[in-house]
Amino acid sequence: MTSTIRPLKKKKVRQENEKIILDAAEKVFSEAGYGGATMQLIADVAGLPKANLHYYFPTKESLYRQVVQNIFNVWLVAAEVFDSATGPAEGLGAYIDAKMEISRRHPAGSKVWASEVMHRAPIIHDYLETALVDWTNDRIKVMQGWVEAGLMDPIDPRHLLYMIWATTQHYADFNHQIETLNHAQPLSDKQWQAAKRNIKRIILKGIGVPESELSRL
Amino acid sequence: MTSTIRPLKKKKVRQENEKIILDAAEKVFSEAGYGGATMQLIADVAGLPKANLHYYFPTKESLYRQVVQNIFNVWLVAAEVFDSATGPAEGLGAYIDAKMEISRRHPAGSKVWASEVMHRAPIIHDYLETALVDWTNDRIKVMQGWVEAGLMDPIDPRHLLYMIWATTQHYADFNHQIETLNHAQPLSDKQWQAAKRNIKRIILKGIGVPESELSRL
DNA sequence: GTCTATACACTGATAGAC
DNA sequence: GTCTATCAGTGTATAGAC
Repeated sequence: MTSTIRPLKKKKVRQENEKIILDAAEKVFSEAGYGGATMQLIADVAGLPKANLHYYFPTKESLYRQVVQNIFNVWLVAAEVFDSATGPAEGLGAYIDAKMEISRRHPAGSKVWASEVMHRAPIIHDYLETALVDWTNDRIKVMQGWVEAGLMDPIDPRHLLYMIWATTQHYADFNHQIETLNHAQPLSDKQWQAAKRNIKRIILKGIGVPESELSRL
Repeated sequence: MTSTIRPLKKKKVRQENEKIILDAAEKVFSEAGYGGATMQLIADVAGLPKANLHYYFPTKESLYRQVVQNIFNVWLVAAEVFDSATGPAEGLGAYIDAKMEISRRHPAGSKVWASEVMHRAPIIHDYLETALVDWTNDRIKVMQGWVEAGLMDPIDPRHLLYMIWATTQHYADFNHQIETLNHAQPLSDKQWQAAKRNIKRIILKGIGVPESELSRL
């Protein structure tokens, strides 16, 4: 009896503790960078002894790697709205909304990702070369199709994609600068809505979506 | 005699060594982050003993602060093209070109700045609150004037500015990702030109600059 | 102004009692 | 699975000879 229950119990404890540690690690890594973060500080934030971290994650690097992989998955899931669209106004509009929502809800994750890429992705280099390259090439083909169908101007989809990534993630990665320029206040609900509306309008109009489709942003 | 020459000589030595150290520090800080960078590594890159660094810059933080301040000055100088313009096509076009050129020539500086802001600007917090706030508010007024003169659509200049910052700096801060998506190659001259053209076209058309003015980008 | 040697604090990681 | 005690290595910074 106990032999069938105990393992489940133990697995649940492990799952919960890993979640607590990963949340604390994401926060600390985003605030201090990889080199500036210490296992001691992550342990304090998680409310656990430092040795426990090494029990669940053998090394600092393995813990960090898990944090980055989790963030990568959030990006991928959010990108699914891109696919079920019939054209740029719908597809890119929904994609921008989804990415802005992530920037608002998970700025720490976005910062860890940005920091990792800025330092030439020493830990998740393989992810960039496989998953990201494949995903990007697929979306570029979709946008190329929209160009050929006359749904948008003949611009280079690659630079459009970079612009969307850069702008949406800027609201997470540079949130401190944005708050400083907003009278030291976080953006309100209305300001986030305005940000989304302005971004979508400029980009969609900029690639040739007719004004009639812009009114319902 | 010697009393008037010696001091000049010494000052020149100091100036040269500080320049060597600052260049090495910018490179190391951008690649490893503040916490990940070590005085030993900076000394190795500069080709000097570690103790010499502490002679010219008493602490690691003082050296870092100087690096960030230097970058800030580069931004400010580059922004001057914004001012002598008569409208958005000319002013924003030149500003985007200038910022893209910085991203191309000084990616390390842009990365140090990004990293500093991402970590809530612990070192140059005062700069954000004074110089950056003032500069930003001035440019917003200029753009607001363009809106009222009917030279561009009634969009919020603040979000337009963030979009320009985000997109142009993305080509520096995320250059590793961009290179990975470019068959592991740095962007060529032609690709940089194409990037500038695409960005300027999308943004300027997006804010309502007539097609007739876009053709000469 | 330069450089070697070193002080002192803190880091990631582990051993071993519970 | 938890936690205290501790080790070996490395970091910033400095003292002092040259």
